[in-house]
Amino acid sequence: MKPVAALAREGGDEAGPAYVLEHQVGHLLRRAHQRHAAIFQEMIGDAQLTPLQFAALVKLDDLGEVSQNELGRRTAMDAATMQGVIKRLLARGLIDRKPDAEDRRRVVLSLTGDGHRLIAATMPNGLAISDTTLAGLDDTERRAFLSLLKRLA
Amino acid sequence: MKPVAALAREGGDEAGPAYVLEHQVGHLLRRAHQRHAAIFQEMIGDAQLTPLQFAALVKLDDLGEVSQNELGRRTAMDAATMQGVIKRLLARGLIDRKPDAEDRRRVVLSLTGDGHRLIAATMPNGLAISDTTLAGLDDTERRAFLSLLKRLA
DNA sequence: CTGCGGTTGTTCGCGTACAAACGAATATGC
DNA sequence: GCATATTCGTTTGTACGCGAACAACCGCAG
Repeated sequence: MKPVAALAREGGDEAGPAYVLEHQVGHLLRRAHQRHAAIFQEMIGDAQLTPLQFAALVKLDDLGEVSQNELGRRTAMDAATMQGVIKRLLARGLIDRKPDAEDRRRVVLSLTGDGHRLIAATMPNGLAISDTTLAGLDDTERRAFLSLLKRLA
Repeated sequence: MKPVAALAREGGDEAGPAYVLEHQVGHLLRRAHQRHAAIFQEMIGDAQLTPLQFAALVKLDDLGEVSQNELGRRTAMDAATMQGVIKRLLARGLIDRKPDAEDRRRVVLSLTGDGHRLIAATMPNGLAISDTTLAGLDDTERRAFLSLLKRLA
């Protein structure tokens, strides 16, 4: 069996292209992520809601009250990225912000009624989106893929 | 065996969280892509070179001369995204731009000497980056993962 | 040869994504 | 008790990523 590195290079033997873009993990991850984003936008059922905003709402629904940085860690978002996401969710009245009593640096976030309602309404779509993204694979393949992907993430 | 959909929900039976962020393909793809980007930045050997810029240079090296839109299609980039990438590569003197003789809408792109040299110097790093990204998996797993990922991309 | 659909490149606006630097506040070491 | 380190939230700057709209241009049907 040829080593995996040879697959990345491909070509007759040693000549030919040394680096085939289409075989690189990074490129494939990027394209798969792009495709997922497109599916998300089409199926989430709220034109304004983005994947990151949805992730933040889901985690907030799950945790109840958290600080901004904590929410960022739970959703794998940079603190600077959080800024923008939080700002837009606040503007739509989906979340609340209040200072923490014990730690004056902190800001406590929580869902508003509208936030709860939106999450309840869109969560089934979230599951459908994951399903559609994996549409090309059967159950065994999905399991294998997700398991390997988790180890890379 | 439990259906895959149940994995996405998890929890005792039907109660519990209906949507577990950490099990969703989209979230995992995003995190894997993030990690790859970090590895790329650290290992590519040129602080200014980004994954998309590298991809554009590789394809240009491969194809010789192409129009801007054509290069975009080959690298899975939006025409609007191409704008920025091309602009930065031009500013660094890595590529050339000249009008097409036959079709006056088109602009023909090609590598400069500096572009060729940079690609030659960084291509080995590109392969090392792919290798490091897949570091957690053995050869069989890598093969399986890449094969499944291609079907999703 | 003319009109009309499609392509090419461009700009604008919005939303990620992260490094870097900052002031304010808390935690830790001594 | 006080200096040092760390954390929290914020801003700035750069780079993707795409929808939408646009002018210029090509090709083809009628």
